Amino acid sequence: MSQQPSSSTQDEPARPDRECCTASHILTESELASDVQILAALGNDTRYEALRLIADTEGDVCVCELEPVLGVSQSAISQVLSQLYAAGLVSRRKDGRWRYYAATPLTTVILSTLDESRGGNNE
Amino acid sequence: MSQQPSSSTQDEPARPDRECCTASHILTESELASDVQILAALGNDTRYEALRLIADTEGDVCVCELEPVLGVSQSAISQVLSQLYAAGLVSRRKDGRWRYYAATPLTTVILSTLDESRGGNNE
DNA sequence: CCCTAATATTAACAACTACTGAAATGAGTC
DNA sequence: GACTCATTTCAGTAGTTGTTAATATTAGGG
Repeated sequence: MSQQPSSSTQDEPARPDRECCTASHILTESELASDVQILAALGNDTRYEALRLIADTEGDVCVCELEPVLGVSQSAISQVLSQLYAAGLVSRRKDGRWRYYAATPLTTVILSTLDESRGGNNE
Repeated sequence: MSQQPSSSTQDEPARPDRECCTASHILTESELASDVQILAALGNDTRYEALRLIADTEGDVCVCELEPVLGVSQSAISQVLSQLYAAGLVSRRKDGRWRYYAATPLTTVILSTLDESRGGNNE
């Protein structure tokens, strides 16, 4: 390790936000894990593009509609959608032979956050 | 491939949001790549925890402060911070031997979005 | 200057991930 | 019930990623 530069080198508290032993975790373990799962699911070209497609579509989308656009095998798309589903980013509904996927509110809110920060205010 | 189930199987448009050949990409290639970089940077335990620490701290944080909390080597932390920096999630400032990292507005907005959707409205 | 401390860089490697192709499941249709 | 189509599951694999240990860089202090 190493000695701290400005604060808490010796004994005085100096940083009110770190006074006790809390030090870090405002989030619980499981909240953290869930956030990371969501973000990791989003952090991949194929999955992100698939999600954008689903979110941009009025109503819901079936797997077969994604196949020509994403340019990976149907099997890959199925796996991609399962991951998005596991992360709570899409809902799914079965109708006969088809399965329809739709964006959840969580997806909507995350994607619009990204769109907004692109538009204007980020550094 | 396969035949479409509900719409556009034959000839009628049926889906107004897909009428032309646009089909998908509202985002440019580079916007998409940048989004994925941001999200991929966030989608990892160590990086996400580091970013939470930085964002939760008033003022900025030096590398040495993160080391004991994150429980990985100093080298790993340096790399983690570089990735967060490359994604535009933290800013950095050099002061003598130390380097201080701080959350960018982008980070603030993404983290609060996640916090808010946890709190209330998502399914 | 040389020493030490803080951080960055490099190289190597184990662990994980994103695909593919093949087989399995589930649901309509003849 | 056999056939076909949409989707999922499984197994294998190439490629990527996260981590470490070692080394390099940068900066302050004797």
